[in-house]
This record gives sequence, structure tokens and C-alpha cells, in this order.
Amino acid sequence: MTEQQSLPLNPAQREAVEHPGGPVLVLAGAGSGKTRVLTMRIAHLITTQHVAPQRIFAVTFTNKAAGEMRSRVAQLLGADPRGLWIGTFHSVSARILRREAPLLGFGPNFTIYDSDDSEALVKRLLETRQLSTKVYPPRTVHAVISSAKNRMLTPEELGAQADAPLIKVAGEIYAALGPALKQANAMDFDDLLLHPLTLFREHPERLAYWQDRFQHVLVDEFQDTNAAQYLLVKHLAKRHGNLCVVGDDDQAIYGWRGADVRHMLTFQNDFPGTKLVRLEQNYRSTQIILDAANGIIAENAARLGKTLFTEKKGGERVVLLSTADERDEAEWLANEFARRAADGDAGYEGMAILYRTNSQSRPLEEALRFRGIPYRLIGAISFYERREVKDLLAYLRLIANPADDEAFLRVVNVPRRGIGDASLTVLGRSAGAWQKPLLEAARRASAITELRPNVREALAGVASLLDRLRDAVGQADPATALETILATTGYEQYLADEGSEGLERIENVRELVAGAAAWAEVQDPDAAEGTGSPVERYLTQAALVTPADEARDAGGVTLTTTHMAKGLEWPIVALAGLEDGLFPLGRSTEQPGGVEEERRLCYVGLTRARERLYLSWARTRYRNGRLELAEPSRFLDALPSQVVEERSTTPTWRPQRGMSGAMPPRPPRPRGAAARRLPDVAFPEEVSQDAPRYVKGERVRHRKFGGGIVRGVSGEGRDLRVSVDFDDPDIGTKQLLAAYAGLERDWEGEGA
DNA sequence: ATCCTGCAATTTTTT
DNA sequence: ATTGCAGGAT
Repeated sequence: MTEQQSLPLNPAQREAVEHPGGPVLVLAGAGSGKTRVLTMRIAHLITTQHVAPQRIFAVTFTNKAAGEMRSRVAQLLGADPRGLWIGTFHSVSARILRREAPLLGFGPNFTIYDSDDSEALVKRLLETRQLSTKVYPPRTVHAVISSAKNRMLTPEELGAQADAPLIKVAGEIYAALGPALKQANAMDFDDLLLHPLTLFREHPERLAYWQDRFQHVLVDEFQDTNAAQYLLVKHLAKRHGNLCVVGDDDQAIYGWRGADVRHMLTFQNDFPGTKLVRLEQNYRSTQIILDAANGIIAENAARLGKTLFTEKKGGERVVLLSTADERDEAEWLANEFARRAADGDAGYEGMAILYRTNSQSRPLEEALRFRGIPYRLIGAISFYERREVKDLLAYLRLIANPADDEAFLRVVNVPRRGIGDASLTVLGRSAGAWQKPLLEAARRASAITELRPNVREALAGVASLLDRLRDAVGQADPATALETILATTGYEQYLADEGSEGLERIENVRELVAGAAAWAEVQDPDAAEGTGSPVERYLTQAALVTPADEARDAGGVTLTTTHMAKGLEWPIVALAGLEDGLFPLGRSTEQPGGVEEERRLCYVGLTRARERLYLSWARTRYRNGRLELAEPSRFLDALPSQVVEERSTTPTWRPQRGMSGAMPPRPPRPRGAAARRLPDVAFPEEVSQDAPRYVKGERVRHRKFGGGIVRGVSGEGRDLRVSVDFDDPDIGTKQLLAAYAGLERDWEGEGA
């Protein structure tokens, strides 16, 4: 990327950058310099076409990408593009909504609910309706509602197409969710995208304002936009048609989140006269890596079709590695990376290991740590998702927005104030009857005779505590506000009482305060445009950061999911865990189009590599605590044989049939679905050990319960239940889920 | 109300 | 293996 910065634009890139106006669709293959095109286009609009930065609206996939793009534009301009709107769909929408909230019946100080908040609210709504949270898990119900929102369905429409009780219940809850959120002056992630559309529908004059305000609209990663997002930019650009979208249908990997690649096809119909630009020259990878990636993606049928080429001819062959298990895989990769680093091929910061699911990071972390290799994990758990961080932010939220019931419930008894669930249910009923937020109800707790006197007092105390905090915080910056909260609530003492784990949490609290102080310094001065106290703006930002945004720049091997790796690149990349059932993931293969999306994800992974690529799979792997036999991913079959170099960590006792000699090269693997059924290599012992087949009368051993005899077997697969009569009479007979129980054959006990 | 214990469900990807 | 939750004791 950086070395390209100085290169002249190729003709296609230049066309996209200098296109004067009107709709443009840039079909940008992986590594074709689309980020560069976008930044240079923005700079070009500002310098050559004299478009004021504040009249440009640009959407990227992560905040981090937005920040990078902004600073690159600044570099090109020689000055910060003050007023430029650039961010994720969610963050730019939030920015619009902060100004327009009153027209939608919200305060400008609205809270953004994260998925935990939303799920908790769904749970409460289920409970007040006497619906079982066992039968209707709040998580699932919320997922159904969220997907309905992503498809822009109303509660009625969802209810109408309900074919299962769960969907029907979700429809009911969905209908109640909107009013509940409004009451709490809160919006969830989906609302951030939907409310602007409501605004434009109900207040055409506001739409006209924003259409006029933004003369140019640019969208990155267009293939991953959902219906609401596309509609938003369509609205904004409708009048002038100055809409530049950049995307790659082969990299559409968010279908499960409501994204629809077909937007790339309909775009030209929606905007007649669209200029189509194809960026087909790849500046990132070697020819060999591209050959491998092209081989894989070529198996997908529905494609717009691109032919990537590169001037980096040849290159080192792709290593296809087969290992005994996931630890073996991790150790081999760690060893190889250490060697590469020692050879000076790349620093650790130039290497990455990508995987399909976050749970795969463990063994990799261990192997790297064991060798003393520095790494950074771009993980599933964001800093902002830690309990102590959420507690403090909840205080901040409640100061900013007294109607934020989820924040209230989070902090009302933290630190302990003797307010339990039963009391909160009573409080909730009163609040409901009064149509008031919980905090307001707490203030009037003395009027709730149902509550015990000490609870009434405690609740009133919470209300006055927050009043005092609000006064003390005022317009202070977030770091000061957090300090005030800490000092007033005794939260640190509360953590300290938790012991060693609490001390760790105190560290995080310190980090939060420091981070908030740093935030205030870097604050984009234009963000003050619009509305809100510093605390409100800080909260907006905190609600919308993703783990990808947090990745520190401290050097080291990057470990992350393939999803998060989108848009990034490294000289050396390993894609681990390429096994059927894991990548492609078993679940996805059952859905229509699921395998195609997994294949695109795999393609994304491969195309992250500049120089060297490793593809590995483990013949056995622990999944959900159970050892499973694995076969190589079907995607690997599509690799052109001349670009790969097969390696294996096979033990010396490798069976003779089907495989030649001890080490590579391995003969080409059988192709096609039927051939794949054949076991690649037979490992007799492992097969008999690991396939959990239980037979009545057989002896088994449980880690905790000891030995016993199988009395019955029921269910299948994941639900396989085994009834075991344990030797210890105190334990007796138990029903165990075979998948989790970790039963072993009890050979010893046979004679006893 | 809170703490403690033991049981159950859990893992796909993320704004 | 880990985490959250239900139920009982204090």
C-alpha cells in the first residue's frame, strides 16, 4: 500500500479518481488499490474540483479504515480535511441522528444500545409478557428481530410470515421493542441505520437539507452493504447522482448480517448512466498467490467476473500443510514464522495467522508464547466489553441520558446497595405504570409502599447520587467525568474487595480513564459541529468501536479471524484450520449460498498475502472439548497443483497405501465429491477411539463420576445422550450428553 | 440480599 | 473447558 502511494495511477484508477461526477461503480479486485483510489478521489474532489471537505460523505467498513483514509487525504492535501465526513455507516448515521433526534421523538442525548443491552431489554420484555426465556432465548429472539430489521421488515410483516412460534413471539417483542427503546431514549445498532430513513420519509425537507449538504457520496466495501445502508446512500445521492461506490463481489462475506451483493448488480439500474470501472491489476500478491486464489474463487458460479493480473511474476509456492492436530499445526507455524523472521524475510509485524472462528486462537497463542514470539490478537472481546468498563460507561450513560434503563439496571446495585431482583421488579412495575424511566421511578421510591423501607431509601440514594454526579460532571471531558464517578461511588474499592481479579480490573479502569483522556486530545475539532457534550460524543464513539479498531500497532504476528482481516495485508500469511466442517463451517453449508459465501471468505483470506502463503489443516482437532477427525477443506481441491508445495508433519508410521514415502511430495488428492468421501489416510487407532459409539452394557469412565456401565443410548449426533449407571452408589444413574461429558472407554474396569 | 455450589448450555462470522 | 444460571444455605 505504502509503496504504491508514490506510483502513478494506472488508467483505470485514474478514470475512477478523476471521474467528474455522476454515478461510478468501481469493481475493484483484491489488492487493486481501491483504498488509494478512494483517498485520491477525495483529495482530487477537494483540490481540483474545489468541493469543500464538509460536503463530502464517505463510508468505510471500520473506524480504523476511516482514520487511515483521513490521514492519507491529509497527507495528499498537506492539511487536515476539516469537516470531511468519513466513518462507518453506523458512526456517520449516528452523527446525523444526533442532530435530527428531536424530529424522531428522541433527545439528542440518546444512548446507543449494544447487543448486550438489546438482549437484556428483549429479555425483560419477554418476562413482563410471561413468556419463557427458556423456550424463547432472548439472544435468538433478538437475532430474529435484528435480521428482520436488516431486511427492513415491520413487526407486522415479521409476524405475518411467522411459521414458527419463536418467530411469532419475536414479532410480538419486536412490536414492543420500538416504543421501549424510544421510552429509554435509546437506539440499537439496527436503528442507527433505520432511523435516518424514517426521518427522510417523514421530513422531506430534512432529506433535502442533507442531499444539498453532501455534494459527493463515496462508499467503500459496497458489496457488504445491506438494504438499509444502500437506501441511505441512494437517498443522499439521488439528487445529484454523485455517488462513487467501490466493491468486489468476490469479497462479499456479510450475507449473514443482511448484506446483499446484488446491490452491485442493481446499482447500474438504480443509477442509469453509471460509469463502470474495473480495477483488475493487483499490486499486492505474487502471481502464484493469485493463481491459488483465482483457482478457489473460480468455483463460484454467480460472479460479475474479473481477471486479476499482477506484474509480480512467479513467487514462492503456496505451502499446503497437513498436521496431526491443532497444536501440531500451531507449533509448525510458530516454528516456520520464527525461521522466516530469523532469515530476515519479514518482521513479525509482517506476518499473520488467520482462522475461521475465534476459538481457534488458543493453541496458536500458546505456541507463539512458548517460542517467545510477540503477537497481537485482534479478538472477539473488545476492551469496551469488559464488565468494569461497561459498569463505568453505564454511569456515564445514565448521566447523559437519565432515561437509559439498561444503564440504570446495570449500575443500580454496583457497588452493592442491597437492591435485589425482587425490588427491581417492583420498581419496574411502578415505572411502567407511571410511564417514567427507572431512574425517575427510583427518585420517587418513597411513594412505592410495596418496597421495604431500606430499599426505598437505597433507591432514592441512587437517584440523588446521579443528580450529584450530573451536576459535578457538567460539560467536563470524559476522563474527568470518569474520575468523578470513581471518587463518588467508591467503585475502585468495590473492585479491590474482589481480590486479585479485582486488581486486574482496576488496571482496566485506569486504562479506560487514560484512554478517555487520550481521546479528548485526538478529538477531531469538527466533530463538535452538531451537538452534544464531550461525554456524549465520547459515548457514541465508545459504543461503535470494534475490536479491529483497537488493534494496537505494537509489532508482532497478527492473529485474527478472516472476517476481520478484510482490507488488510501482510507479506506472510497463514490460513489455519482449513478443514471441512470448520472452513467451510458446518453450519453455513446447510444454508443456500452458504458454501459460496464461505468460499469468498476463503478467497479473502488468501488474497491478504503479499509474498508467502501457508494453508494448513489438522487431521484431528479438539472441537467443543471433543477430539474430531477432519478432512481437508473442499476448497483446497481447487488449488492448481503446480502452485502448491505439500508438506506434512506426518509421523513415521504413516500407512503405506495411498501415500508414497515419508515426506512430500504427496500425490494429488482425489478430486470431486465422490472421491473425497474416501478417507485420506487411515488412522486405525484414532478412528476406533474417537468416534463416540456407545453400546449398552459397555464400561465407561467419567472424569468426575468415575467408572460406570452404559444402560442406554438415545438421540443422535450433537444430542447423543448416554445413560450411565455409575459404580459409586451415591452417584447412581445419570443422563449425560455425550458431546460434552467427555466419557472414555474404561478398559481397566473390565474385570473389576 | 448475597454467597456458594453444582448443573447446563455453549462456539460462526460483527456493527 | 468455560461461563452463566438456578437453587439452597447463611
